[in-house]
Parts: sequence; C-alpha cells; structure tokens
Amino acid sequence: MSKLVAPHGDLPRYHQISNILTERIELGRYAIGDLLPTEQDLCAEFDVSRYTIREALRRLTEAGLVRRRQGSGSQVVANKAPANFVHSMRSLSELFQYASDTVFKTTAIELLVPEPEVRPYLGETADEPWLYVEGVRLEADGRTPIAFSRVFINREFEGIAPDIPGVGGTIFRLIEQRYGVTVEDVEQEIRAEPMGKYAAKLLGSSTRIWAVRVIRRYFGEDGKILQISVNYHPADRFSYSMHLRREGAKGWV
Amino acid sequence: MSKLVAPHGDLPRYHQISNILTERIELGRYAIGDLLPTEQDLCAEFDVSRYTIREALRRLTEAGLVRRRQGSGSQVVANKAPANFVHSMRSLSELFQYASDTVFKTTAIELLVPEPEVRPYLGETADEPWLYVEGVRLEADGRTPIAFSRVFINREFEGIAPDIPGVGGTIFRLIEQRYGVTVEDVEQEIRAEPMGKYAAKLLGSSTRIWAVRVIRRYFGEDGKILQISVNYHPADRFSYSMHLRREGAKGWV
DNA sequence: TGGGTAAATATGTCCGGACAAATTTTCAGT
DNA sequence: ACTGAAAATTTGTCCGGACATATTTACCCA
Repeated sequence: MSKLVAPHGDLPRYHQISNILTERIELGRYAIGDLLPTEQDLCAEFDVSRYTIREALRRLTEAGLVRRRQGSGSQVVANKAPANFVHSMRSLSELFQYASDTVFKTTAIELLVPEPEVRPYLGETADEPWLYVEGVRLEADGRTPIAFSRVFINREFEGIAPDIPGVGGTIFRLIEQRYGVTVEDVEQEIRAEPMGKYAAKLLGSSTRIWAVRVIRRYFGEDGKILQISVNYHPADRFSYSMHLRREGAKGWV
Repeated sequence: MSKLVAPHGDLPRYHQISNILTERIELGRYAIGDLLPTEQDLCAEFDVSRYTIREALRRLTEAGLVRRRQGSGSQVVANKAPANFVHSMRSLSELFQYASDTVFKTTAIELLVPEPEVRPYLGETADEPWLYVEGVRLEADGRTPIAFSRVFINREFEGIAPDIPGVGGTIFRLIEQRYGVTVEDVEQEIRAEPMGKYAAKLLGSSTRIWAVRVIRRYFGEDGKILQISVNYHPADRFSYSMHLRREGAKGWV
C-alpha cells in the first residue's frame, strides 16, 4: 500500500508505481548497485500487468536511476535523478587524462572497396548516406592483418574518395587541400564490442570475435561531421602502446 | 515497402519504422507543422500493431522531431534532430573532462591483498616475482565497483608495499620519496579480453565477462620496469569519449 | 453569425499472451 | 581458476483487444 508517499493522486498507475520505486531508491531500500525485483515480481506486488510495470521502469530508466539489461535485470545506478542523464553512462578510468596523447601507428592499408560505395553509417541517427570505404590494416610485411577499419566520409567530398590512400592517414590532408576544410574537433570513443563475422573473417577468424572498437568523429567548423572512422582491433592482436612523458605531473602516477 | 531507405537490417520493427518516418520528415514529406498520419493509418501502412507504431512514435518524440497530443495527433516540430544532441555531446565531453579531474578524488580503492604477496607477473617473460596487490576501484559511494586492478611492483621497493593506499594513486609518490626513483616513461596497452571469474565477481558479475584491459608499465631511468598495473574495465561499463582540439597537428589526422 | 452540445476522432492507459534474445546459473571436466 | 555446454532466468519485441480521456468536428438552435 505504501501511503504517505509521493504524489499519486490521479496519476496513471505506472506513474504512481514509478514514484513509489523512485522513493524506495532514494530512501535506500533499493541501493545503488542492487537489482530491482524482476518485472514479474513487481507485477505481483502491485497487481498490474507487465505493460504497466515496464512503463514505470521506463520512467526510472529515462530519469537515469536505473539501467536495464536484457537477461540481467534492472539495476539501480543512482539514488537521485542526475541533472544530466549522461551520468547514467557509467564509465571511466583515468585513461582520460592522457588519452588525448594517443597515437595510433599507421601501417599499410589494403582497400577492400577501392571504388567507394555510398552507404548509410549505421551508427548515426540520420540515414543520410556516406561515402564508405573499408580496409584492413596490415603489418609492415604487407600481409599480416592487424585491424579492420571503416571510414565514412561526408558526401560533400565525394570527389576525393578514390584517392584515399589509407585509413587514418591522409584523407584529411586531401580534404583540406581540395576544399579548404579544416578539422575543428575530434571526438573519440573506445569500447569493447563483438566484431561482425565479416570483419572478423578478414582478420583470420571464422567466427565473431571481440575487439576494441575505436570510433572517431571529425567535426568541421559548423559542427558538421566530416568523417567517421571505426576501427576494430581484435582482442588477441590489438595492442597499442604509447609512451607518456612526465611533464608537469599531470596526476597519472 | 520503401526499400533503398534507411539502415533497417536487423533492427526491431519499431526502430525501422522510426527510421523511415525520420527520413520522411527530413526529406520534407512530412513538413514542420504537419500532422503525421494517425496511429491507425500507420498501423495499416506498415502492417503492424499499434504497440509497434507507438514505440516508433515514441522514438521520434524522444528525438525531438514530433510532439504528440491526446485527441489531436502527432505534429512535426522539427525536421532534423535538434542541436540539442550535439549540445549534449559537448556537455558530455565536458562531463568527462570534469570526471577525469575528479576520478582520483572520488574513487576509492578497496585493497584485497593488504599484505602484498610476491608473485610472478604472468604477462612478463621472466618469472621473477613481483610484489603483488589487487583491488577494486569503487565509485564515490564506496560501494559500486567500477574496475578491477592488479598492481605489480618491482621487488626492490618491497619495503613500501604495505603502505600502498590505492592503485593509480600515490604508489609512485612513495617510491619517489623513499627511493628517489623517478618515472621516466610509461607504456600503455589496451586490449579487449575476457575477465576471470574471480575478478568479474568482484565487479558484481557472477560469470565471466569481457572487459577492456589496460596495462601500464612504468619505467625508471635505466629502462628498468618499476611497476606494472593492470586494470579491467567491464565492457558494459567502459566507454568514454572525448574531444580533441587541433593544436599543432598532433598527428591524429 | 455565434454559442452550446453531441458525435467523431486520436492519443493515453491497461490487460493478457506469446515468442525472441541476452544474460546468468548450473554443472561437468581439466 | 579456467573452459565449455546446457538449462534457467530476465528483459525485449510484438500482437490483439478494451476502455479512458483529450481534442476536434459536426450540428442544431437562438
């Protein structure tokens, strides 16, 4: 029954329930890190259908209080609604500190689509097609595959595509020279993700494998995305190292 | 029907439909101010249930393209995802920037081996034993585990080991103060690897999980390895992005 | 024409069921 | 402790239906 709780006068049932659950989270009955009761249990407790419970849980998710995962459950990630929903993205390591110094060594690239296709970049919300090239990054011997790369280029620069000599190499120099466009901003993301079968096969694996995925978005002056590069570094082969200097004791020790 | 559109490979139906509708809005087929077809009409057009249509429309609403009103209909209010998105990305990076500054302050380390053992570091060729400590990196709440860490310290500095207050924190300050040894170089390696059950369990998972593994080796003056740290960041929690400015052409193009 | 009311329309809330997909658990073996 | 495979669990997707509620439209009347 839970009475003197939250304002659920004539609110819809799912709203009332999300209020109750929110209160429980705030009061610590469901602590951070805990799993909420399963949908089925909540259905039983509140005597409503699964739809109503899911609607309530959706509210909690949108509020950033809960993270839901298929097969796993609903986990409490915050005990009060964060000012920014992004907070629910748990992350972080001290990598930030010097990740900007990251330098990926360039090696040879074998182009798999020498005549660039026009495809949508699945990771983007918009379905606008991009110039699309993919390649395998090779070791110095020119034979051993190291990583699989995809590069999506803004169609505005269509003309230059066929000249692309390598991923992460000189594409931008070309764009800059031909179009006078300068890169203003770069956004980088690193994840561990399973690699598609196709890409995996190119790297010598017959099945899907895990990889470190590095996504980079290059922005132009007006915030327009110029290029997106996606690199898959297979877990068993990927290993990049970099050296850091100790200037100014940035705090990484 | 509509084929050459959007990326709807194996996306859920409601996702495919929201992509299609988004496209129509972007291309002006549904102009700003217009009312979208009613749910019923959309159900008929795409031959799906109302649930699916509503799920698709919810996506458009959350993207800020559409406003829905009971009794009235679904009205187009923007023809492209509002700059809000970019904005949130920017604040995201700012958030991370902030996070990177505060990680060390807010993160606690729970030592699992307060009395350091002497073990070989498996990743090294030599089987010379290292001082060995492991711990769980916790969030500010002191309860939520974020990452699992192992630290191997050169036995030369054995004496200081018990004082280790945290991983990535002050170990080196101690070494420096006591032995006058300065870090000359740091080498970092990132991989995706499965995490052992033991480590995984410490992070709240009862089974084996994948993780981004970060290995760092700290070198002294003569190239001697002073310390090795190994951090496991569970795949589903690890994901960071950041912005890079283009100053001095650091070589990332 | 203006105003009020009823009917039609459109989205909101809610149910019960079914199967799919992801994750965790269990268990046996090394 | 690690590996591998099967079983159990949990959320995700999707259906068809029902009624509630807000808004718009149609219509009648002064």
